[in-house]
Amino acid sequence: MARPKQQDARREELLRAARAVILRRGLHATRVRDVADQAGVATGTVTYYFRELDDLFDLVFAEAVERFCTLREQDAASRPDAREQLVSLIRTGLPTGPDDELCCLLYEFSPQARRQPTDARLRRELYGRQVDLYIRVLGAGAQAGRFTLRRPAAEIAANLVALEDAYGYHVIAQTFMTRETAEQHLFGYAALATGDSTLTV
Amino acid sequence: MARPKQQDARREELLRAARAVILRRGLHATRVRDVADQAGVATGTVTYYFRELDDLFDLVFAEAVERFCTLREQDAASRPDAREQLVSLIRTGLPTGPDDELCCLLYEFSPQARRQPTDARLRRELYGRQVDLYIRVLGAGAQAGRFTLRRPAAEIAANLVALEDAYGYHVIAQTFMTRETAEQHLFGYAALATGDSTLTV
Amino acid sequence: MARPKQQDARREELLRAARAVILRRGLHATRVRDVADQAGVATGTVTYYFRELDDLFDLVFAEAVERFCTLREQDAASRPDAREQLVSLIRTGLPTGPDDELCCLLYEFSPQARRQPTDARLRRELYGRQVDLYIRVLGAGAQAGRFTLRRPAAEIAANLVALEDAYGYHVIAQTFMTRETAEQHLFGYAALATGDSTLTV
Amino acid sequence: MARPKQQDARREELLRAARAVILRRGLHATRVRDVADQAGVATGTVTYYFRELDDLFDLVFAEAVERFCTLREQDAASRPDAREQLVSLIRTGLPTGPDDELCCLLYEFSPQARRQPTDARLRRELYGRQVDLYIRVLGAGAQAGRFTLRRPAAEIAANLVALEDAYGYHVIAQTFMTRETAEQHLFGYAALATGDSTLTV
DNA sequence: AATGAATGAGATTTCATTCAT
DNA sequence: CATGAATGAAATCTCATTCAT
Repeated sequence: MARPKQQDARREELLRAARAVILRRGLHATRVRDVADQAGVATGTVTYYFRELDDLFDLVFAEAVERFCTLREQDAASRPDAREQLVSLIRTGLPTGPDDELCCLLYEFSPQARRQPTDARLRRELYGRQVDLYIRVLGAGAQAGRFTLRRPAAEIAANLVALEDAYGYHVIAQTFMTRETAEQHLFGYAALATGDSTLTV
Repeated sequence: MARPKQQDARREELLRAARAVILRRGLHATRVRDVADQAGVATGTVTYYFRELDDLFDLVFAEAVERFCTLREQDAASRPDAREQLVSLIRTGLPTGPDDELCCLLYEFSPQARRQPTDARLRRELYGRQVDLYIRVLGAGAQAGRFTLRRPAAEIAANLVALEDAYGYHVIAQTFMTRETAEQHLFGYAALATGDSTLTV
Repeated sequence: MARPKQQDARREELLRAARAVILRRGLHATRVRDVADQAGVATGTVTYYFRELDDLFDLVFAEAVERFCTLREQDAASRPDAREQLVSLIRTGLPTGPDDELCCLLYEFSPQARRQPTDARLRRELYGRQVDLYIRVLGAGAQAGRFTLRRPAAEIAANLVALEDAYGYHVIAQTFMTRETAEQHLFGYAALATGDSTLTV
Repeated sequence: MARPKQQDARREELLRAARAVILRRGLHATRVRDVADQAGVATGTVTYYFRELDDLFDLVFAEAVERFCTLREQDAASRPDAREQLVSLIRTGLPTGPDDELCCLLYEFSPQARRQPTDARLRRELYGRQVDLYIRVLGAGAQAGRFTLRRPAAEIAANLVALEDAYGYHVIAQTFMTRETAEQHLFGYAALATGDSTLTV
């Protein structure tokens, strides 16, 4: 009983270290040595736990996906009605700013998907769970008479997630848009698609 | 006068080679040797023309941005009216499929933006020119009485570009969505936002 | 009394494991980890029992030498007369084929002799015991009037062992000669040197 | 024309260096770094010329085989008659002593044959050329009436090469036999098999 | 007695860069 | 201009060995 726990703790530690290095240096510039230094262990230790560094990266990504989705699910669940839930989803879907660690992490892994099957799978999961969330909330709002959906729920949900994705990237890369503008645009679309004009920032 | 031309030709050649390698192996896995092999020259030659490999990459990216924007601008310009121009923009904005070379290239550079200033600038240009295109078309359509904009043109334009971006990524990475579905969703939004219900695939 | 027995059993186990790995991977490619895996114990256990891996290897070699010599001595001893004993020696002196485990093992250690004193000593013993065997049988055959030695017994014995050695190597490495041909050549020499023309395969 | 020569010179240089290190440290203990140090170049240079160190080793072995065979062929060819040629072959077939570099080199590669196809091929060549030499000399001697072969020439030749091999190993490894004794035994066999009793040391 | 997590020395591998030609 | 041989820094990989349990 004792050993496995200790091992898991060490794995957690390396995962934390990898996360920190990825955020600081970028996924592609992250070396075994960096992770080892960050965790305060020998490079051999990292190799001992993760024969392939990519296995560790997969774990970091999986954990980030899980955390991001759970956060949103829980925050939405804590809201009283569909409108509030939709507002919650839009708000938690965008990075708080260029330094939002969880979102930065997720973006580090985006470009991997084209070449790494594990990443593609996780990305699909990430996307799927978010679309499902939106679909559920849109359905509930329509049911309750609060929303009048102008387009199929699945389309609206997919579009909202896509907007989050694209704007999230701009917020983090500081290429075009601040979180505020992004939020306004998302609310604009939500209002239009649900017929609920009270949906504003 | 002769020499510069020859030099430019050689630079073009290396640029083409780099493009091919980036598509095949990914931006981060592209080495001087790969580019040299692809171009059929010595490694020293690559270094000779591009002291920093990143300078070559920047050129590849800049060229891709220019080509992508020009293509869309020209295709849109060749259409008779605002509706057709909007259709053109949506169609040329999405990758034809997972093998769309130009789009793949653009996506290879996306994740760089957060850390490389040159890439951030290019990405801003890429985004700006596309949003402008949409704004112009939306404005023209509204002017002509064809579109009844339900939201500010700038917001609609930004949203359309964002949807293209996000869906384009999914089409290329084959993570969630085919080009067909992506197109449907974009047309769905365009119809909603412009009040032109004839906007369908 | 109980402990030492248990310890000896464990040492036997490791010896068996080492033998298997050496045959499979070759002496130089045999690592502590391989032996541990093969024996189903932890790497620490191997080190615990054999501070130096070479000590284990020496044991494997010594055991192989002992087994090989004893086998031949016993098989020869079980024959009724000198001629039959000589036939036995020639037959047990060659590998049965490329997969003869005991012979393969002995050949793994051959090249060590030049650099490792322990191996040189064992090799000397291996050679000495075999030459002695032949000398005894040749002497007995001459005494009994069966053999008419054309050369000194020591020379004939040394030559027979040398031929076994060299041909054994070719049989195992499959470089030149099958066991059958090798046997013919040995019998040819034996017939010539002892004057006993009935010595054939 | 200049470049290839220079490259070949460098390859020769590395070959020489490898040879020296193999003799000093043994084939299995020879590292890229050792060869580089011995040649006075960077480790990268060795890798540049020989991606796989085994390729270099193969060359060293091939060159040794060639040199050994040529030496014997030439020395034998320089003798006036079959008897002198046979004497030459026996003499050049044994190491001059434990420090005979060429023979030491050949023995370093012996154990490889079981696992490395290239080495097996070279070893076959080495053996084949020597047996051929002996067969030719034995045939000439028989033809000339000098030898009366008591056994088939092919068998005698094979046995002589086998004796050389086995005794050569003992001379080098200093496990049992000096060169003098080995030579006596070989002459003893030669005298017996050819009926030429003048064949002595 | 036995373990196996953890180490870190030492080996290889990779590759941008230099430089004589 | 262009080359490509040669470099060596930097990264990874391998693995015997240590040591707390």
